[in-house]
Amino acid sequence: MNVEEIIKTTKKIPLESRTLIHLTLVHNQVNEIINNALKPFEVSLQQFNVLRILRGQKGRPANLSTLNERMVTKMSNTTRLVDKLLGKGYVNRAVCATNRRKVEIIITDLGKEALAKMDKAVSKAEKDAVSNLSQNELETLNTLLDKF
Amino acid sequence: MNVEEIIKTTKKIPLESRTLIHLTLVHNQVNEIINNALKPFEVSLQQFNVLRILRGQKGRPANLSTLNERMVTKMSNTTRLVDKLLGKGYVNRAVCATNRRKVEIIITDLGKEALAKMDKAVSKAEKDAVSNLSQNELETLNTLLDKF
DNA sequence: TTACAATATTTGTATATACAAATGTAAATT
DNA sequence: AATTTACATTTGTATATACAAATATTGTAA
Repeated sequence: MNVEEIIKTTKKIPLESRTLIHLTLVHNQVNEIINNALKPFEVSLQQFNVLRILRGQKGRPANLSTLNERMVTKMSNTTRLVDKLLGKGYVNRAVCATNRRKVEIIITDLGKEALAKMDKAVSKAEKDAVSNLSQNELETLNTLLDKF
Repeated sequence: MNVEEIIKTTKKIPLESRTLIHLTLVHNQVNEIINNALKPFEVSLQQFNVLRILRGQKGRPANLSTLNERMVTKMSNTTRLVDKLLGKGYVNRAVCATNRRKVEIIITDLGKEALAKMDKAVSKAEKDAVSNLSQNELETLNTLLDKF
């Protein structure tokens, strides 16, 4: 990826700015790859992540604030995200018996089946997205990202 | 930044996935910093970038496709983004005399003044965002991001 | 027990973005 | 010149997101 070529500039960009632009460009590229992988399943990346979190609960329900806490990109509106999954029959929603303020969300069998298919597509896409980096380079990248 | 802590998981995440999650988390964090810096000026990051591109034109007008080409995050709708800047008096828009399909956009003096202020705030925010990385580390990070 | 604060979620509203279709203009082909 | 194709932008529509306010429930303290 050539930053200057992509944004069509010949000017010298300060290292700090260039790094941040670079980060955005890579993020956009990765996102496009993952989104394309999810497109056939008609779920957004956020919805996919929520399904994965719910599966990780192994039967135990999750409430909205737990979901939000565990999401990679925190959202202000988990309610409406769950609405979408509900509409697809991928999750069930029920008021918590012991604390009626809470809402308990669990993944359905249909959701699990769909998720299994998505998983394959996404993990392939993830490998594609980083295919030009060696294990060592990935390790180094993680170490550098840790510093943020 | 600790990935596992942020998304509250104790599971071992595959290196490829972890890198991509990491990238998203860092991107989100950086974006928040820059957006906060721009908040007092009531422009989005996209609007700020368009203003910078226009200033870089040094008087020459830019049309919408040129703008879109040079933006860090390409948008499907540059028209409405420019509408916003027009509403703030930061740009002028006119139909191109030689090719009436094209629209010529230039930054106004008011736009330049506002941009000068934003620039200071943003470059401070950019330095903040990468303050934990040395010049050397930034170089290495750029090299690794180039591989995507 | 009433009043107040804290928690969890939902709803309203404004803005942003993605994608497709529509519009207007220019260039190329017959 | 008329028709087709390509180009540049705009508009419509659906969905996504950010943020604040509203609602409902629970816990706590006077």
